[in-house]
Amino acid sequence: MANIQQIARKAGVSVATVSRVLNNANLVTPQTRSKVESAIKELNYEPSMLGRNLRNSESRLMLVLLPSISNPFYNEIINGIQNTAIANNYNILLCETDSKAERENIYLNMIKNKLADGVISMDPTINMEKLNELAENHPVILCSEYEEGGSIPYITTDSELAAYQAVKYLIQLGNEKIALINSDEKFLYARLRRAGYERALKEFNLPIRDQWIYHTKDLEFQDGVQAMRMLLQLEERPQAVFAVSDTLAIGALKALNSGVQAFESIAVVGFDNISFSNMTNPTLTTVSQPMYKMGCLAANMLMSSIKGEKVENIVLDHELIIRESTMG
Amino acid sequence: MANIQQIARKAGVSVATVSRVLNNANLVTPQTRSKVESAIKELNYEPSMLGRNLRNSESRLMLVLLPSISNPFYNEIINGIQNTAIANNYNILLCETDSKAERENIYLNMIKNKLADGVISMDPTINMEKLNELAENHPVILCSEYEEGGSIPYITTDSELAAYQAVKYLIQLGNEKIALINSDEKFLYARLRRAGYERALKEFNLPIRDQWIYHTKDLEFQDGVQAMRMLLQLEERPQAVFAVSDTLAIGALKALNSGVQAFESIAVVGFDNISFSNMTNPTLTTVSQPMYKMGCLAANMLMSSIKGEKVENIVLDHELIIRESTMG
DNA sequence: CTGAAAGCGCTAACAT
DNA sequence: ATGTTAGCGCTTTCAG
Repeated sequence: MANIQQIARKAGVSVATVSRVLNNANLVTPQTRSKVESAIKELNYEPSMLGRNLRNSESRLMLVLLPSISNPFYNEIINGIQNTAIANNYNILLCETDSKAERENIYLNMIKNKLADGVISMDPTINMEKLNELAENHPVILCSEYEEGGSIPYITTDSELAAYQAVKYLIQLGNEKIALINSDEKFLYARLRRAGYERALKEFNLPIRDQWIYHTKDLEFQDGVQAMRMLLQLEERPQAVFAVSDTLAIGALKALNSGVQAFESIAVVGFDNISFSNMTNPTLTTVSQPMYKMGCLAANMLMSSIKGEKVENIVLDHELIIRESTMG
Repeated sequence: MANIQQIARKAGVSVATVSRVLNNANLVTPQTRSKVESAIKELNYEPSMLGRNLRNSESRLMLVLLPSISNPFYNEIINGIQNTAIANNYNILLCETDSKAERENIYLNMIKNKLADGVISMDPTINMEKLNELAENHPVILCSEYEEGGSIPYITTDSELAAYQAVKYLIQLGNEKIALINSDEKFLYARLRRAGYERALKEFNLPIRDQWIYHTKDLEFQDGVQAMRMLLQLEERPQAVFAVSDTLAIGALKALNSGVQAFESIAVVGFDNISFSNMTNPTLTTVSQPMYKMGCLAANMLMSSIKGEKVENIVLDHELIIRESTMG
């Protein structure tokens, strides 16, 4: 592998000039430029990012933290981040924390170690104390999950409103007994979606029953299956279910399909509009967030932050996608 | 941000000693070590990977190329790669090519630029010519998709055999008219799975009908839906379907569910055992590959290759997982 | 417009 | 056991 010195020697110029050509500085004569360019071609030279990065003290890498890569909710967001990053000469380091503090530490250290220039966290389980500390000296953006009243810039959607609208839709369909399949309420989004659920019920003077609110351990399909099974065993069965994620909702559909059959149909609404939600039987009514856009904007926010600019929080719009699971 | 010099000064030692402490060289007295360690703590020092990487001329990053992050087939493989990488002080740069040559180039350049130490490619659409050229001077491993008779080390499973066994199973269930939903046969796995399909049919003297072999454009759910719709429109309908991926098979199930109803049931077998395959209605019979293990081993192969060791190809075992979609 | 030279932060001979 | 020093490959002042 040739280095910049060898190019300089071959082209009969100084390394500074080679560097200028490499970086498209416009203060190089066309002649010198072409001399350098042919030397580069001849020696098959590729500039080393290692040297450049040290010199510029940047890695042009952004860390993207998420709890699990297998949650399809994150796919489109990641796409958005990645495309935006690449367009700006950045790359992303996708990191799964598995919701483990140990992993999280490794990754956050990569920022301190200058292996990455900043971080976009989509991990609701992240230790906010540590993240806040990191954010004092390094660029950090929260995407989707955020901290109420915190100081780290975030981009998100209005979970409370979306949940409110979803449940209101179920009510307007004629349902009065509406269950909530929620995840752990240690997560902000879970608290917000519950709040939206309750707001809708209250508005229509419907009872909020503890037994209709089920908390799952995780966000896997299987958790949704289990939740629905429990709800079906109640003496007073709900007529409709709002699940705070599509994976849970799809699990609920599964339990409805296989566990019981041919009785009063139970409407189901999910949240996220993952691609599989359109492949289930019945297809799933769900809340869609502009995930790709969210990813793009999150990346932009991070790059601004890296440049030292101040960035504002963003709240994006959502949309209720009506499909078969609420069609009776 | 403190650097190694400041630590050295603060601790009253040389930078070399600090470096030794950092790298756990055991030729440092406990006393000096603790002096250094307290200086590190006091100044809140974190060693810069930028300097270390340049010095060691390594990035400790491995590139992982895949066509699309939203294909759930890759999830467990990536998990395996990532866990193995982290355990060995590596990190992974997950790169989606979107099957675009332009993207591919950017990523392969990252290797030449020393931004990554090697690459694991899982992208069937990759330009093998370029990859081979890269492999002459850089560590490259193929995972899942490989090149027959090529010189790049690979890890994979026996697609032909797996397909043969899956189709044989359908035959033994009493099916005689068996369709194949294949992807583009420019991909090796597609050719191999077709070969296995044909071998099984031939062995049982069953006809191979062109109209029962459908080629999809992509591997999305929607391609499977479309394929199944076509097959259902045939005068002579197949009794069973083997799809070369779960996403296609799930699309096929969808078409069976919604398009037609209450007639002779059509058995469906998929390939990959993605997590959704257990959530469909009916659940999907499919071929399971040890994806996590494949990822771990691929990472190990790459690390060996980076060390300059010779690595052998690996062919892992698969397994047919029987579920409801073939239960009549 | 181009070159000389310093230096980014670190590791590893080599010397003591 | 510890220190001195060169240098990884690059960019960027500063001179000319």
